[in-house]
Amino acid sequence: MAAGAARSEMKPVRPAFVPDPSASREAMEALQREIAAAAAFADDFGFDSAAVSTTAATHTLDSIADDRTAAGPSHDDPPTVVGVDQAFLDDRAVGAIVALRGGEVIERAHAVVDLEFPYVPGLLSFRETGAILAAFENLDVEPDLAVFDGSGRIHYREAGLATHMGVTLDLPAVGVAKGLLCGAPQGSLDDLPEGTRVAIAANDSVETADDVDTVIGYALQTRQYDSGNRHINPVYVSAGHRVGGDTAADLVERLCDGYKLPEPTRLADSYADEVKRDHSG
DNA sequence: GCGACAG
DNA sequence: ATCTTGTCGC
Repeated sequence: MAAGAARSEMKPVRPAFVPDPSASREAMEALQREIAAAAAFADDFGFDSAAVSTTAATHTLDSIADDRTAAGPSHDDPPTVVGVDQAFLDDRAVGAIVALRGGEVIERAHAVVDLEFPYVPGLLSFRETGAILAAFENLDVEPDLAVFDGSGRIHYREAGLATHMGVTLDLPAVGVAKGLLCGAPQGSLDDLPEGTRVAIAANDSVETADDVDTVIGYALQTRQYDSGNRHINPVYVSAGHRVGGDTAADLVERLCDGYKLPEPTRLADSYADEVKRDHSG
């Protein structure tokens, strides 16, 4: 390796799971079943979820003293969380990633690739993954967690975008969607108070679920008006990979900073627009 | 047959 | 997702 070039470009750990937009629909669905089988819908990450936040950690005098006397490695660095989002221009897709550590943006990476597949509900990853994986290859930092714009386990074959990407990169991942793809909310979603979460159970449209009672995600009311006529809709949070459903909701809640969407997602969103503008002329 | 359907 | 001004209500 060249001196001074210590890049850690993130590449697929499971190349066989990289979506092939030219595959048949049957092959795509078969791949999704494999991915769901390989996915871990339980916590398996090496950071403290309580250290995830939108603001820089406040160091107490005690913790500073602890740091100085601790024998082991310092755990000062908050987890690195990346927000991933997409935008489109003509027949090209923009993949945008913003990396945050303790509320600070530490890196941004993007890629622009030609679109090869249309939007088909349930097959979103076959449309958007090319740009996302290309953007990850341009990312230097090693993320601890990725927040994707779309579903994870809330999917017909429990293999939504967040799950597909998480498994392919073997990266802890959660999905945050603005709409519900499938599943049955276990309660009313109308005008919920801020902080409320309603479980989304599998239903007949979730082909891979054994029980119809399996919780595949949550409707999470990340923000709500205190009063008035209008109200805000919840977001739909689900496990992507190596994160359990309730932990996914906890993490998303911690990552929201007064807005409906988590901060990494909002920043990736505006970064994608920025890239899009630069590629328009 | 009809409706539903992440981005 | 995207095309887009003003507008209603926090």
